[in-house]
Amino acid sequence: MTEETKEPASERLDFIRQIIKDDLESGKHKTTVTRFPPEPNGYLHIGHAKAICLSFGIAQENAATGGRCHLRFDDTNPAKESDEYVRSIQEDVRWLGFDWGDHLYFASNYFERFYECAMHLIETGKAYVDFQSQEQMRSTRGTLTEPGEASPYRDTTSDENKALFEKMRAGEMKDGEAVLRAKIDMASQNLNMRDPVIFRIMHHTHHNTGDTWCIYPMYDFAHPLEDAFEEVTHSLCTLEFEDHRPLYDWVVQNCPVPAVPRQIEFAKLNLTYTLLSKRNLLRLVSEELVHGWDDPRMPTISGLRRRGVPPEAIRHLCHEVGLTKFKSTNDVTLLENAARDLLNKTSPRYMAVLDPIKVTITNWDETRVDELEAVLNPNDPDAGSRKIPMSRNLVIEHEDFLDDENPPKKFFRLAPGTEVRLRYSYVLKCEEVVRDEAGNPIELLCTVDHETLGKNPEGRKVKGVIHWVSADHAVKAPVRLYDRLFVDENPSAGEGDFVDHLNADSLKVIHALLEPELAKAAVSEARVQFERVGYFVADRLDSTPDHPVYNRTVSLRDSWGGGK
RNA sequence: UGCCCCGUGGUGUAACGGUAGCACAACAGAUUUUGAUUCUGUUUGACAAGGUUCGAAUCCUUGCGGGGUAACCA
Repeated sequence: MTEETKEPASERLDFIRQIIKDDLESGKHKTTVTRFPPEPNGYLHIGHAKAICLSFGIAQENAATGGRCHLRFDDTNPAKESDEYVRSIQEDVRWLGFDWGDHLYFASNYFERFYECAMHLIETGKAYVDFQSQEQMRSTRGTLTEPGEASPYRDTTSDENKALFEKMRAGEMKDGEAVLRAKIDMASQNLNMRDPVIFRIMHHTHHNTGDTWCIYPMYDFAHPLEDAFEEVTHSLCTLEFEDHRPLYDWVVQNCPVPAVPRQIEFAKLNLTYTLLSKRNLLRLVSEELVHGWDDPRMPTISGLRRRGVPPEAIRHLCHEVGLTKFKSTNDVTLLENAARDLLNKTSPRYMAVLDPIKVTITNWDETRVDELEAVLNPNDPDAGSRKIPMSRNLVIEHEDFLDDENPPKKFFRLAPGTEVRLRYSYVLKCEEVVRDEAGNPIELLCTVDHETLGKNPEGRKVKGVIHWVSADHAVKAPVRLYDRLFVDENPSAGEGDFVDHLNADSLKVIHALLEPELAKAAVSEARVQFERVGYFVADRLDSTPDHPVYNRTVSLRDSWGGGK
């Protein structure tokens, strides 16, 4: 799908791609098989996008040798998982631009095989049924500096263990009554190796297998087996699993599996002003601090989508941030910039006035309406143009008018007595300010220089350009102005609750006046630029050309300090 | 406190023992019917101390700093 451009051969590889390259060159593997293994217990967010771009990206890069990436749902804990999440995850991965072909898997489809592997461990004396309570197990696990003590059930014979494990499966025991533990080393300096639990009893309906099982495998047992069953070659995960790798390898070595996958860890994505933990995102949704998982303020894939961020921009960001084992925090402006960059190249431009003030052109005939020609995208000649109606009655942006007879030198917009260019139209001069009783300007009486359409005025320079809409033709539409959800760079730092760091102004709904063509363009997910304001997207659920609703994706860069 | 991982400008990320480069940010200028875009330029960096070496960001040692780790979560 990506057309391979002639890279200057020295395209540098990140440490994971280097390992893969070495494995291919040494003949250890003929191709590479990766996987993206989400638990269906929440929506995907931009942090997952990094993992998706990595694992699916590697598969694409190795397509010539049959490289592939599996989408596998790691659904081993029925208490937290649901089909809603299974559905949304698939939609999000596809939207991001990736394809798993026939390789869609569920851990729950391996339940019988997990059971067989557990039986194998029991038969080889490497697993036992433990009846200690959770508290007892915790207290006998030892501490960071002291070894643990053996369970009194550690030396049960393998025949007895087999019978007990069968009883567990048969539903003859209650939740928590017993667990199956791997028999490894209670004195290991790696606490994960101190006889970890590998199966627990949970009488809970599973979204996929219903009530056929009442015992479920733990991640540390299931995950390496899933990878091995699918003959994954490189199992890429985040740093917090580093300490689990010895256990991962132990499981692979001690169970009958067809392949030996290798786990490699990398640092997950962090962004300033952004929360990226499923638990906290779930809280935002369930406490209704936002309007659902796809609220455009959410860092979820579906939220970013609704916000108008193109998938290409997300992929670009994931490439930009690099891949290391260093736990870093990237600036959100990187994401905003990735969106701006792409949108600048692709978005048609229109005019909309968000906060209008009335302008009457006193030297323009009451009945005269001109159709002005305006290009849709100055960066894309093929985009064509649109027509904009111009009449005697206009609106301009309130902040483009400065109520001061002597505006500062660097102010290029409209003020009493000054001139400004109406974009795609004439040069406008403010002749008089009409005020309400409190003295606030409510209308500007202006004139245009009829000689200035498409050309500069003679003998003077007009530096400023402002956007405008014909009041007689404008379409009123709700526009949602989104801003960062949090005011703190690191919302989860410190003692307090992250909720205390929410930005009270993260959403402002206003009613803007759109040029007619902008209303017509408001089909679901159409991405446009409001000239001089920002990039917007027609809301994918709420917008139609008859009832336009626009969401602000990101504002334009504004290097003028004197603005708002 | 044990074990594991990580330390390169403001933020990230390269250089696989040989001139510390790139992106973003910041700043300055040019162009501009978007104060956008585009273009040009500038500023800013090796956690510390030892060692190996003709030569160390890179290899070794120690220290310092940050993170992870003691669910029947993933």
